[in-house]
Amino acid sequence: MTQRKRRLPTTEELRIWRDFIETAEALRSELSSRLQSESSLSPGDYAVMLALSEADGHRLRPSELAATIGWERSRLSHHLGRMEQRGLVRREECATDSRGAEIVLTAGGAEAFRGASIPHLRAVRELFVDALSPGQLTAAGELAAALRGRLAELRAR
Amino acid sequence: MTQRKRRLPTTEELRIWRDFIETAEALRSELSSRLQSESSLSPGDYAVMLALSEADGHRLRPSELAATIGWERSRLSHHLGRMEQRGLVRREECATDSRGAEIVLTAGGAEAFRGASIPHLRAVRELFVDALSPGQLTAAGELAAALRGRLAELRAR
DNA sequence: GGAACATGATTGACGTGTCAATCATTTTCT
DNA sequence: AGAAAATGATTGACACGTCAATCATGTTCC
Repeated sequence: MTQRKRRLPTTEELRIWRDFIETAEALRSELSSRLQSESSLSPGDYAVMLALSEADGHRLRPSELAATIGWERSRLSHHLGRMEQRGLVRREECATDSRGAEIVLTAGGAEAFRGASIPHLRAVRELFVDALSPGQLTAAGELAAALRGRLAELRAR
Repeated sequence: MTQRKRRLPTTEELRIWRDFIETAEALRSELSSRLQSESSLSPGDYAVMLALSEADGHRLRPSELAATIGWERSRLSHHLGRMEQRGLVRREECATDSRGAEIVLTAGGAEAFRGASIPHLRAVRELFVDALSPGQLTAAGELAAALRGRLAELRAR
């Protein structure tokens, strides 16, 4: 086996790669645009509000929130600023650590989230789940696991 | 069969969906950051330059270019502005249609693209192709086709 | 106690993506 | 020819994401 890791992808492998990544992107974009037009929320808003709505008292520290949804803190901070402007969340001071803040889902935010949720889940079913056979769905999960595993391996080094 | 299309995804289906879309996103992000650090090019730059480098005379009309890489014209126009600033491409007037322009890959652009290409392809192999079994690779292609087909169906309506 | 360091979070700068509006040049149609 | 519509492309405004820098508060350790 000569330098397995140094070979370049074949034309066919490259085609699959491009199909895969472009399709994922198209899917993300379609979901995003539906969410936007149906509820004026972005996928980012949705992720933040999902985490908050599942949290105790509809509130979380920014760091916990960032960890939950897998975002960098900086990204979250910018996003929260925009969401706060729109009245979806509120920043409050943290009682136990005065460096920190607490992010609270407002009543309006909770309502917006409730309104967005069902249509969004329906869209996921329509565009993803129902587009695949049961076997393909399983395969999708395994694919994600394999790719994720690979990424984790490399980061570990 | 009662209202098949109106049911919401199950917890398991939702988990797969999230794994899938988040993994694709993580992959995109990792590839992007490697490309950036190795060659100071973004995936967008790369897509544009790949199309140009395969075109006759290393030049294309913006609309053709946009169609080739599947971008909206507005997005392309903004991106070309930034690339032009960096000397990667040049805008020239079009001989046959004075509304139009022609985008030309500069010598510097071509060189940057050549330098980025091999490492990028290696990264695709390492992070995608080599992470999957041959069967999974095939499955990835079929998955993409199924999802793409679904998107096309819906747009056609 | 107080210097050094760690942690929680925000900020600014800048590249990127979308949408709607705009502008100039064809093309079409009568 | 000339008004109307189509086409090629750009622009401005604004949301989003990343990176490096910053700031304030906590923690550690002598």
